[in-house]
Amino acid sequence: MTTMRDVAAVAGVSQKTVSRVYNGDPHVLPETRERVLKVLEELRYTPNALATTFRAGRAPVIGIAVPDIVDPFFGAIARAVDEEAARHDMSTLVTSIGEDPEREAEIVNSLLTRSPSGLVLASVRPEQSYLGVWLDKLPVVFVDRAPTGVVADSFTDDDLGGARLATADLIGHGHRRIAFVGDRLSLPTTSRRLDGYRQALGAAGLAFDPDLVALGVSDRTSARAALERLRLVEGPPSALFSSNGRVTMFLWPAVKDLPLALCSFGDLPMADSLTPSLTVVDQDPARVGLLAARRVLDRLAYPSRRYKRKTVLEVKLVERQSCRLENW
Amino acid sequence: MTTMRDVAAVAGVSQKTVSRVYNGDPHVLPETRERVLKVLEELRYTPNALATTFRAGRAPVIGIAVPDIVDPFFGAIARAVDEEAARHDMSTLVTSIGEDPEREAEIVNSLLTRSPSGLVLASVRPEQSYLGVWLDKLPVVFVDRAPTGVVADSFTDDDLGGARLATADLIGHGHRRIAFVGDRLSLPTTSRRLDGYRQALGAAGLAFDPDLVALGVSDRTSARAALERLRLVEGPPSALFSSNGRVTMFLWPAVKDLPLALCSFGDLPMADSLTPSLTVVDQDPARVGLLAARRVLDRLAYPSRRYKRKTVLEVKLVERQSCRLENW
DNA sequence: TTGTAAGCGTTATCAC
DNA sequence: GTGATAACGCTTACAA
Repeated sequence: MTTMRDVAAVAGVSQKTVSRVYNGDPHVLPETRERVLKVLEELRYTPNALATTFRAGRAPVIGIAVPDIVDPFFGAIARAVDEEAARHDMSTLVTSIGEDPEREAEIVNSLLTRSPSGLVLASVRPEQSYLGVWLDKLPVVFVDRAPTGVVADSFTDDDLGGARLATADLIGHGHRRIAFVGDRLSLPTTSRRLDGYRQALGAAGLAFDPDLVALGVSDRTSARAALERLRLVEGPPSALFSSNGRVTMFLWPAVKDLPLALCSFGDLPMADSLTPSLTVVDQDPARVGLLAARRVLDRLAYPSRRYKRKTVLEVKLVERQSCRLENW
Repeated sequence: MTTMRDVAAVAGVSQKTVSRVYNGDPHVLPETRERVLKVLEELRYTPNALATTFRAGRAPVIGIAVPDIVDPFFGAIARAVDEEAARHDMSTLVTSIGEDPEREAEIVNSLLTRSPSGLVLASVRPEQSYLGVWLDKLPVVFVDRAPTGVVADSFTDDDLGGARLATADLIGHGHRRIAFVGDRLSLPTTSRRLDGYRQALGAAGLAFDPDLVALGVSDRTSARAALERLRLVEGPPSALFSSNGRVTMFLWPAVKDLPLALCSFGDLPMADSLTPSLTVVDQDPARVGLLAARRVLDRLAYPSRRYKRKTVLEVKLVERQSCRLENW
């Protein structure tokens, strides 16, 4: 690789002058610039990004840590961050945390070790105090799930409102016994969606029945078990509210042939082409990712500016067939 | 941040000794080591990864470039690479190329600029000579699609065999007019799958009819258009062979209600829970990613060893309902 | 306008 | 066994 030194030697100027020319510093005589540019060209100079990064103290990179990059929801967030980052000559360091809260700190810390310029995080932990001092060193933006125990920017969906919408819709279709199916209440999304569900029940004058709350769904097996338990409840549910797309995916194979209405918080890749087609609360992960990336970039560009910490994005109900199975 | 200098000053040794201790160099007196270790601890020394990286000349990072990280197929590859990389204290720089061949060179080059230690690439171009000199500088491993115009490692699926399997299966279910639906023949996967399809037809004594080849499917609209054209062909198809999962996703909404058998090369997230359930040629993207990552790491660890360039992974047919609609 | 010198934090060389 | 010293390639003072 040719360095600035090499160019300087050939052009008969100092290394610094090459640096000036390359970086567009105006304090260079046109003729000098001309000469240096020519040599730059001839020698196919490419800056050593590692050196620049070292000097700058941070990499032109945005770190992304999400539970699972294979989940299209998080994939869409990652992709949007990547696209916005690319527009600013940045790359993205992506990593999947998995669902084990214990491992998150280690994984994210190892990401932070690489000195990214910013971090976009969808945490699987109930709180994120492990981030500690990092929060002062680089912009950290939470997506999908707001932080607990630390202060940082977040872009989340309206879990409360969305859950109310979905539940109210099922109620509107005549359901009176509606189950809530979810994964872990330690996730803010799940707990807030449960709150929204309860609010909608209350608003309709329906009692909240703890027996109709099924948690711990993390795969098809647990989904099936949850369903079986629910069906044995006295006054079994005629409808399900699934708290996220992942849960819905696990639930679907078992639910689709049952006379159970279903509404999912979170879209699925082929939701509209399932049989029956799936009614969902539609989120916009690409938008979340875009906004998060922009916030990171804004904070880098204007470190002293003040920003709104919590941004909650509207969600909308996309009504399809699965909420209408009123033939229990 | 405390540096080796700081530690050296406190411990009363030279910086180099601190380096030796930290890196486990045996040529240090036990007592010196003891003292340094203590200070290392007290000052909570953490190495500046940027400096190490700069010194090393390459980042402890594996670059991943795929058409679209949101596609679960490529997401699974990326995740597997990430997991294997993490086991070796490496991170992954992930980027989505998109479907435009023109942009690939720029995007991948910008990734390479960051000096990753290796690159895992699923190219959207018909040839990859733009990689040029990079191929001598870091291990580049192609996934899903073998390289053209350059020599590099690749881990691909058995496109030919899989397409034969799928086509033969449809033939076995009595279909005689089988259409091939795909995206771009410039992709080696698509062209080889077309070859396999033709081979299976030939083996069964069926004529190849160019009218039954529908290409250019890149979204739902083009999928619908392709379908409509196919249905107008003289002697219309009673079955479709879809050349990849993405094409199948676009095709599905229009196909599912038609009396058309369908077999897809490539699994979909809920293939078994669609109605009808989808017969697929099952690939194993996680395995592809794992093998690719390992190859990168192997080449880094043993630069002079020789490796098998092309690895073709077996695929298997997962027969479900969609291939059995014999009621045209 | 241009150049010199120093420094980022680490590792490699080579004396001692 | 240990420690000066240099080097990686770039940018930031500061001089000239």
